Amino acid sequence: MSEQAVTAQSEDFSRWYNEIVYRADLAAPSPVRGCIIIKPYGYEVWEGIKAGLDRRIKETGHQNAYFPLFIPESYIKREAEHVEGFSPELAVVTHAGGRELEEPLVVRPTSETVIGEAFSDWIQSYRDLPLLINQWANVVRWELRTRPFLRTAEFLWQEGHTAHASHDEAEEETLQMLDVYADCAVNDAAIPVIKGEKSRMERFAGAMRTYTIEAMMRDKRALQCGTSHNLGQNFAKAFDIRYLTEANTQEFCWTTSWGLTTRMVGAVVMTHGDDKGLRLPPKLAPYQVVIVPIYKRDAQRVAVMEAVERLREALTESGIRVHVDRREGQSPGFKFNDWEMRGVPVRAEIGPKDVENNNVVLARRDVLGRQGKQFVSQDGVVDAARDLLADIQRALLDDAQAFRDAHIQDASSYDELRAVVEAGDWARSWWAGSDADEQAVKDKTGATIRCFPFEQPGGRGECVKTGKAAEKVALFAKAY
RNA sequence: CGGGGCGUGGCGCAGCCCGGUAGCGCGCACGGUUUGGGUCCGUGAGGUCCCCGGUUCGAAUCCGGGCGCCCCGACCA
Repeated sequence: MSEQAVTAQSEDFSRWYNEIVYRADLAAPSPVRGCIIIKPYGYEVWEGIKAGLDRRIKETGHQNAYFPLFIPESYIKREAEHVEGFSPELAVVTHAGGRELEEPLVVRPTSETVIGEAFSDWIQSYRDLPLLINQWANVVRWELRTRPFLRTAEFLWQEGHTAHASHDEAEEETLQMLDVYADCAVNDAAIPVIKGEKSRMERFAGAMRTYTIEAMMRDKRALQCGTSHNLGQNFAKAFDIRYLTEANTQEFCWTTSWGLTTRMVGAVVMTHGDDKGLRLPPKLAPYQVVIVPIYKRDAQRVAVMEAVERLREALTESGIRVHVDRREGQSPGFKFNDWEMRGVPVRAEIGPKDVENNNVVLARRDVLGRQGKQFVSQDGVVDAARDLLADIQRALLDDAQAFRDAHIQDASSYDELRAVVEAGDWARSWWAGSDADEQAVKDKTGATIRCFPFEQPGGRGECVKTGKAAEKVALFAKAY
């Protein structure tokens, strides 16, 4: 008997998270500080997210392209706020080919600058607009404090960059892509998110407006899962992205950018995971069903494996991702725990008794123990599995949403806000404060404005900090 | 960059105070046993004890210096 249980979430969430990431085989430590090796199982989760998002990006009229990893240092400096925002975390190449470079090359932290430069060439006339480009890439930001998936020195993402003829068109695009992100989060990752606008302080470096989808993790901390920026004409002016109007006048374009990262994998872990390990939403699970064969003697083995193989084929043919656990050395009990750790939504058990009765046991990951098990006729397995998967997908979302809603509270005074945040919950409060006020709240409580949610109560209220008349409520929370 | 902690087989650790040339658990390999909720037994492989220097007949252990990592904050997707 070995000691194999993970640290409980309630005991030390951060330790729980780290253990799950490594033990569920999502990632491995890397030789470089702050980076991780994304292992096949973790990468497949990312590929699932990526596939769903890429499809939606294309459906909304964007095309994929690829821009260079290296950016001339001077580019970064062209947009004032952008430099200021990113300088501290840049990785810079000063030598190449055995010689010092004339101009250092920045390893991209994001690509507004290179892409902006390209756009200025590509766009001549209003007929070239809108220009809708996306790229899948890796970027590097030398963060001081890193965590697997949530914040790594190098991460994978998608960054969309678009140029438009008017502010309103750009704004529409920005909001459309936020909807796309929310759709991915909710319908693929089963993560309920709150759409909203970032405060000035939390805005992207160089953006006019930043929109976000915010999710609540199992420790009640907030995680920004994706952002969409209306860049106004800031980058167009810095990179001279202009177009000729129908009336033959020169105008600056209105640009947007939006990104979603491998952080989403961390969000899946922290939104759905429990003390037994991962709980993967069926739509993103590399294996949706794992079959664990059970047998004692060779004679049983043959019969059981025959049934297993039949089942595997039937499930695969119906489009379900199946894995058969053929490992010889491990007991069924060990395998049950192992696959629970790895979050496979449905486990199918087939033993001699099932072969005899033409049965199979289906166990759902989101309902542990006997309650989550059911006997199904082998002939009905495909339908049963399909129903179960759909149900689990829904249940995970409902579960996460109920959890989140139970931990957001209205706070109508500063004292209340502090109490709510101190209890770990999110506070919803009227806000009309300045940057300094926002900073003060952060210093005092550790909470930041996650966003001004699109869903507003309406009317006006009294700012929780300044007492001034406020038109919007903000969500305050401790964040990753 | 401030505050804590730690560097010993793949992983987690003990040994260090009181120097004598390395041990435990897990994992791994092989054999057997077991298999419907983390089987058990046996055999075996695997180590520059972070690095450099010093003290000593002898250093994982003592002394000096370096390096690295982790955790907690500030910066951030």
